[in-house]
Amino acid sequence: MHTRRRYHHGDLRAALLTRAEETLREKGPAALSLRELARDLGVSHAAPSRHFKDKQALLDALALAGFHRLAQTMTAALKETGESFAERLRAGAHAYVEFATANAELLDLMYAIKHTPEASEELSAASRRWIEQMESLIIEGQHRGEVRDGPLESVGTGVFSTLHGYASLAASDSLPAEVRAQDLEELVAFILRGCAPEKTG
Amino acid sequence: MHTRRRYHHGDLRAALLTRAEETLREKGPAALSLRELARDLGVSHAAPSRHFKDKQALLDALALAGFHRLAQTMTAALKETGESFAERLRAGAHAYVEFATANAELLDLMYAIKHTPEASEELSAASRRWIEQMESLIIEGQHRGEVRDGPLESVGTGVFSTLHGYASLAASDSLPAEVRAQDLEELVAFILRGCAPEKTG
DNA sequence: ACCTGAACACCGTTCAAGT
DNA sequence: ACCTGAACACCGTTCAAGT
Repeated sequence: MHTRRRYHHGDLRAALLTRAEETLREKGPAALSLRELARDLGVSHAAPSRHFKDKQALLDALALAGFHRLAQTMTAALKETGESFAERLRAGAHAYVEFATANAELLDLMYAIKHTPEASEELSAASRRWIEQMESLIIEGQHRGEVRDGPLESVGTGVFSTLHGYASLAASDSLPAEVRAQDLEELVAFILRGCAPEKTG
Repeated sequence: MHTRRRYHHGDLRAALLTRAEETLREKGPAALSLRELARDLGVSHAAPSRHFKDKQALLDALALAGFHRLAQTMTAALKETGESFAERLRAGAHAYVEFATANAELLDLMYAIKHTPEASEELSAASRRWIEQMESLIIEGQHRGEVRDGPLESVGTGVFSTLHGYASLAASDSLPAEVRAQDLEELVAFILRGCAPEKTG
């Protein structure tokens, strides 16, 4: 008998998630079927139910993994940049838009409405994580005097609404061509003005 | 023989769309099935295929109708407000967020990635319509000296990214409670600063 | 523990045939 | 023109049974 390796498959749960994300990206969400996944992995059609009680449970897990990857990407991007608010905002914006366009179908899933109540809670907690990354950016910016003072919501809402709006419009290919053509500089400038400290003169 | 009324149903196409939107709103997109729709309307399960070649074709039509309604709502809202850019922006923002939260599942569908190529073209044209409504707001604002000059994209991108981001985060229930609690005034203020004319001093 | 195989109720899509 | 009824190939989910 072999030392490791479970019954038929090494780690079916992980394999299901990986394969699901591939077909999501390649053939879209409508083409995602548990039975086909099972076929692709060489297990019986009933095997997935050991690991995900539901098709929805698999979708929820996929979305959750997406949020975790997004948070990692953001952390990595922010680590490699300067200290000014403008630089850090630019890095964050770039990372988020990059992620959104490279994982358009997944982003759709991450912000879908149809999640299980329990998963919903986990998911909104996960979505809060990148919002919090943005929030700490803003707090830093306030300490540096580069962002107007006041309660976090007063400027934070604008910042992540703008980022998320641009990212999701870009992901769903809904931006006018002229806009898509330019880089993110205009958007960053817009946000910076929205964040600008009240003039102290 | 009765004067009007087609074979079994008055206007199956319209009835299918209406009923589809109801079940979309009440039971979510996963619960939407052509066969159940047909059952609900008392026709055979094959009848819908006369009017929509595909399930996707029905979804596309639903999304398109959504864009038309959104455009109407926006026009109506803008007609009933003042002339200053701030007022008009506020009215537009309110109308869009209202629509988004009242039609969350439909909004999801409108910005979904999975549309038929042909429908995709119609849909992105439809989505351009409300973007253009926002653009004309901005041009007006520029004429009034209330919005910074320059090419449309330089400030337009920021404006509708922010609106769409807030609306879709609100629709997917992804906004922190403190944010959701306040009204739109903070967001409008953020956008207004982003639009502010360069100071001429 | 992990998976199989059969069973059930449901799909979407197509196509001859009816009125 | 518009719809029906049967047929086909596919689903998701459940559950006894196997190793």
